[in-house]
Amino acid sequence: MPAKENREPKQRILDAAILLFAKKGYAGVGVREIAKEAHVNIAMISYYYEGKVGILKSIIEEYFTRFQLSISGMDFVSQSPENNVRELIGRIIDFVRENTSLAMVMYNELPLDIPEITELKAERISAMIRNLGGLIHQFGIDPHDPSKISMIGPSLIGMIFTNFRAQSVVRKTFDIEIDDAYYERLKSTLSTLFLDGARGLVAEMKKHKEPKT
Amino acid sequence: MPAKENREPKQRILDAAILLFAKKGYAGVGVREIAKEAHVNIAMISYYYEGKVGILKSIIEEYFTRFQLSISGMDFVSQSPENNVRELIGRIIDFVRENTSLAMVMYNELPLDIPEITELKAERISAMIRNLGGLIHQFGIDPHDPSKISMIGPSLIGMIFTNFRAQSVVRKTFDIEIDDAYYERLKSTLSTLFLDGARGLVAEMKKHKEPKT
Amino acid sequence: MPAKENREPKQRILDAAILLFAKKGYAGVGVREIAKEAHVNIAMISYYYEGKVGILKSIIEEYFTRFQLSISGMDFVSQSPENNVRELIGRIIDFVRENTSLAMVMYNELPLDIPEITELKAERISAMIRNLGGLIHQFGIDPHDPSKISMIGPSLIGMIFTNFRAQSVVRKTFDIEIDDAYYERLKSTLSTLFLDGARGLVAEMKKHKEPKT
Amino acid sequence: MPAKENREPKQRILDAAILLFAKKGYAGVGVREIAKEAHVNIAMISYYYEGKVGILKSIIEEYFTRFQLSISGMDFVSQSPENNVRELIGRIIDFVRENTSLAMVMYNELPLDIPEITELKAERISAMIRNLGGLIHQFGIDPHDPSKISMIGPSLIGMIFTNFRAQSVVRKTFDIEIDDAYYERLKSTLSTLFLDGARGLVAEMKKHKEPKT
DNA sequence: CATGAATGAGAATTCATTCAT
DNA sequence: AATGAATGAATTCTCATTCAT
Repeated sequence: MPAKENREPKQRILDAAILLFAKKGYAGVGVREIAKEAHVNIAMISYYYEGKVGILKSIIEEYFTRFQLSISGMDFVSQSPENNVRELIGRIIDFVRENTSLAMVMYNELPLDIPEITELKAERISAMIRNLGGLIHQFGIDPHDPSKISMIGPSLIGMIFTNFRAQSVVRKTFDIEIDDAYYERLKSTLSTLFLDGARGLVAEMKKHKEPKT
Repeated sequence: MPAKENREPKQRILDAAILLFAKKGYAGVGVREIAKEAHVNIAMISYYYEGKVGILKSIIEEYFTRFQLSISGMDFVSQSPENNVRELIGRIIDFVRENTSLAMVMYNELPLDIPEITELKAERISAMIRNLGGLIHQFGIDPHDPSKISMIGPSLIGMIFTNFRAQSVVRKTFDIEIDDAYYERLKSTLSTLFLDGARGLVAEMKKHKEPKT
Repeated sequence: MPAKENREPKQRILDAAILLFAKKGYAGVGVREIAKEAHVNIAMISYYYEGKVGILKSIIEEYFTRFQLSISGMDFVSQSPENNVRELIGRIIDFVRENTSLAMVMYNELPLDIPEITELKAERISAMIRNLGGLIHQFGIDPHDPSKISMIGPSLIGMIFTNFRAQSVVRKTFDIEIDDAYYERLKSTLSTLFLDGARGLVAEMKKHKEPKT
Repeated sequence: MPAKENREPKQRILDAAILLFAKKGYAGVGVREIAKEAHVNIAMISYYYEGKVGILKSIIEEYFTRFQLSISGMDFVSQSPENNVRELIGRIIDFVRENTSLAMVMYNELPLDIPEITELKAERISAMIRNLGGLIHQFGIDPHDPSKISMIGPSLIGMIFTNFRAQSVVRKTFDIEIDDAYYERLKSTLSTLFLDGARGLVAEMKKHKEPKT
């Protein structure tokens, strides 16, 4: 990573905003603070992003662009469903690890009602659901029964993000170091948790469907 | 529930604040908006809560009080670990269902840096972790190995809350109705997901510890 | 006139705004300047008028209200057309004299494109034209031939207002004192100018219609 | 007229400014808006005109230059006073018609207090009054009695300009088309209105001076 | 000539809070 | 207990201008 000062002002603004939004939330940060952190004149924010919401819009777009990139190129065909899920979870964790603030901003602001970005949010999320849809039901869950899928998706996302979210508390409470090894354990743990959990659900569903045998 | 107008002004303020904070986040809501929604004079907010953060403090305390109440009286001894976990998840889901906005405010604002409440948050959370600690390691996970426990807790919380958080998207995308039956399915699904997942983790841990047999 | 300080803050804001708008135009005056001149905190402007345009709206309404009041009660029936016109011009001049700044703001800002007040302007003006319509064509000008009426109205208004507008130049250039006597001369002069001019027009129109006699 | 794009940037700036100032007033228009309308880089405005007021100064000078040009070459000697007045009014109307925006800017901004141009305004106006002075008192009004002259000048100006100013209202209210014929009628109407009015004033003055005969 | 970036001052508005009543 | 007025600080954004290229 190059030193902050050496990067382009426009990028510095975005970086500073991501950091601050992640810490205090979009509404909790003022443009002055962003400008100061980015070592940039306040007016530059309107100049480059046409106002504070413009930054948020760029952040949202940046997030989804980077995320799609990070899970692109996965080969779902030649691999077993289990390997596919492990690979997917691993990639998401890698992605969030490398873009923690960005991901936290997204995860934190998504459910909030910020009028100017409601549409943009809706667009991007439904695009994402479509994208991941095929992937998930390949795992053996009936795609025509939304009752389970609609819960499994959020659960997986929640498992992953909340582990990042809780990092500061975890570090203090359990005296754990957040290093490479930690993330490998996280990948393995969440994968097993999710896979075995999902298997249990599939088994349950089968039992319900063929109770006589 | 009595009509809004009939309740005490102090409570009306809290209710309005919970609703608005859940929708727009703490920093995204002004006291004027709260006062308007609560049909109360602005000055009353300082009068009753000594300012905007005072409301947030009350909300946090309200949350933990109610939550402790809702999981109190659980009997962890006479029941099987599986039943305990199912009961716990059921109670949490019931609690969040009945206090959705309150719970969302907590879940959303907890990781954010709002100086005046940092301490309060820390206190309450560690108290909670202590409280749930016994419950979780009773399930068969070595309490002296924080590497798994530190991930399982957040995962469970994340699974549950993210399902509530994603409700509006779920409703639209999957055309599902959020009714009593939905919540029963949610309880059952998340319980199985978590239990079978956790069992998989325990099995994995045992395998690692006694690889020769 | 009571001392500025003794009046209500809301009225002081309006008075200050009228004065300043008359001098520098609506867009040329900032709310800070108004607040300072009115010896009032800046925030009071939004508090009382919901922003700068709110003041302008109030000014417009104030203008038309006062104007209608000042020409109400005129008796067009029992008097000769000439007397009616002299009376009307006299009243307008009296009105503008007593509300010079207010009238200048109106006259200056009316043709300008200030989006928020376009509608309001249109409403008030057409109401006014309807009001004066009957009065003017009573003077002997065919109300079904708009070609003259449409020019006579603006001409009269222009004559009167431009004399007020040019006062500072007139005072300097001609070394004239603007006192009671001046205004009486103004009434008499403009009345004669307009009446004899209008008579000339009527005569012309008749000649055109009956060229053979 | 050549297409906007083909003219020199400096002239494009002036044209755009005249148009915008006429619509929203000097203070209501930003240099950015002017630059955009003129399809010119913002910095060019400072480059060519040394800032926003520079444009206004150029506009004022442009106005008086063009106006003087348009009434130059009038022969006041060989013609009757009536013809002179008709000719003058005709020329002013032609001039304002051909330079409507420019004339409106002048008429609107003249009475406003814009510090940087106060002097310039004063100079040009007194030059103009001197210029027209001879013309007007030739009509039979005693040049040594300022009481009437000081009112007749502004009245004539006001009559003419207010008719242009009110055009948009007139068009809507009276359903009149603003075409060549309209302007010919305007010339004739205003000339008669002013001439017969002025004659009435002269008659009045004579009566007052020689009441005994 | 022409440009896009950059600046600091100032714009209007809203903020949470306080106070006299 | 409750209100409406009032405040000063802070909000976001736009202003006219300048400068290096």
